[in-house]
Amino acid sequence: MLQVAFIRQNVDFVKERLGVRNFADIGLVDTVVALDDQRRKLQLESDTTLSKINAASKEIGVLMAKGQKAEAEQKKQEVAALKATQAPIAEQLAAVEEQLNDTLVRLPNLPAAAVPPGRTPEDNVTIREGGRKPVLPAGAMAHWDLAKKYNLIDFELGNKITGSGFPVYINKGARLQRALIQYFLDYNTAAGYTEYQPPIMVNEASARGTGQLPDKEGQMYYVGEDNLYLIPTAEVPVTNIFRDEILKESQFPIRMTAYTPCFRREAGSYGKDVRGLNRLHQFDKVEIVQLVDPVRSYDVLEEMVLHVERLLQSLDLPYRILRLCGGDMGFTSAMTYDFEVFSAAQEKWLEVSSVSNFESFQTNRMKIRFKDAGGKTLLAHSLNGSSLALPRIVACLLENHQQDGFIALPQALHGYFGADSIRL
RNA sequence: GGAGAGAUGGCAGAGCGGUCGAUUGCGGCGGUCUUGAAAACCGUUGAGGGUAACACCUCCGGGGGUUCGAAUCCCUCUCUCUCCGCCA
Repeated sequence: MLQVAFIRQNVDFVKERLGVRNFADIGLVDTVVALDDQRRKLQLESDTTLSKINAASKEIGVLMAKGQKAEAEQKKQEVAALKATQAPIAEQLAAVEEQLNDTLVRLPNLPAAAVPPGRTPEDNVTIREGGRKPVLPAGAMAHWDLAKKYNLIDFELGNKITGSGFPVYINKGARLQRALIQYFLDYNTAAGYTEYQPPIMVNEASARGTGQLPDKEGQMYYVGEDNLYLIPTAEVPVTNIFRDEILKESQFPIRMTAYTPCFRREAGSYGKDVRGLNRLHQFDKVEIVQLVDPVRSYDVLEEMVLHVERLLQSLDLPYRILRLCGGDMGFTSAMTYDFEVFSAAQEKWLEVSSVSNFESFQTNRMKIRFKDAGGKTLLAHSLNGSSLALPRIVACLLENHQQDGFIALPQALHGYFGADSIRL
């Protein structure tokens, strides 16, 4: 969440930036300032009274020690009176603090200066494209038909076992999943990311830390019995590794990668976009996360973009990189690049990675800080990206590399999958 | 799941009703000494709110209570450890 002190000092700027993402409730900014004014006033009142209570209590101790009982009793009366005035102030203060916090968490992150204005995905800006679109053989199929033809993925079986959006991978389909996960992890660790295998359920504090709560409450699977959430992305457990920690500057940059299954309820999704692997309730993803010095975070963002781009290039898939417009960015992001690969048989672009700088939006919630050279405690910046999400990569690998009677996997995967193609 | 013990500053570990935000050791930082380093010695070293800066307030796992006063007593939740049970 945004820092109150920053909002107070930059009210107009904050409103202007929120406008870039077409945030509807800009009035919340004034609410925050008003609530914080109240908070300060009540805090001061409360502190002053508490100070008097503390002083009097100490005197009572001294008087008791001297055996001056009557005087001590007198003081007790005073304290009782002070406490009577303190109680309602404390109550109001707690209420105002809660309101302030509830308001703060409803404010999304401020888009960075380079974020293009706009409302819809059409307003996103294409930064560059790469790879080449293949010429498909006659009778080319969409990936769901290929998956059936080569017996790679059984969607109906998933329906039976669990429900729609939970596919079952079989034979070479399963092997391809495993190969991709291993390839992606190796690629990331070779670039200096430390591999983690985190829990795939998190508690409420972790879900709040990265901003899934309260913004995306209904999008996570929730296990009520134990009050835990199935993670929608490894970003949640991995970023929370450093929650409530004060780092040393020398620890930067902290680079982490993790493979996890991801669970998303996708409430409200429907239509042909959910066909095949396009949108699932459970899918596999390898994530990269960085915690960095604020002055470096935008350089790091570009590094991460290049990192993901090279990975896509190695898979020999046509891709494009978009800078998201204000209206299409996620709640917690200050700047996001989306990577899309071209699904040749469906003839459309599918998002396979999203790389974002959250600046201090997440770290402020998680209290991930560091000491700078001057000994000052500052918030770190957090970034993350998919490197990569599997299902749509698989969809494009199958579609784009299909040949007459077989599917030729790119060279990069041979060491992981085996050099043989997928064939009948 | 049952029984018991525990949770204190980066770490270890005192404190068990009154100048305790907290003894001490280690670690960190600064200094003296040294050609330099080590050792030794001296000093310093939690976080948040608040202030121009002080003052002042809050925090000893989370929440609640008792008391003029709680790290210290009581209740509750979470977690850790030991024993028993169960078990991939």
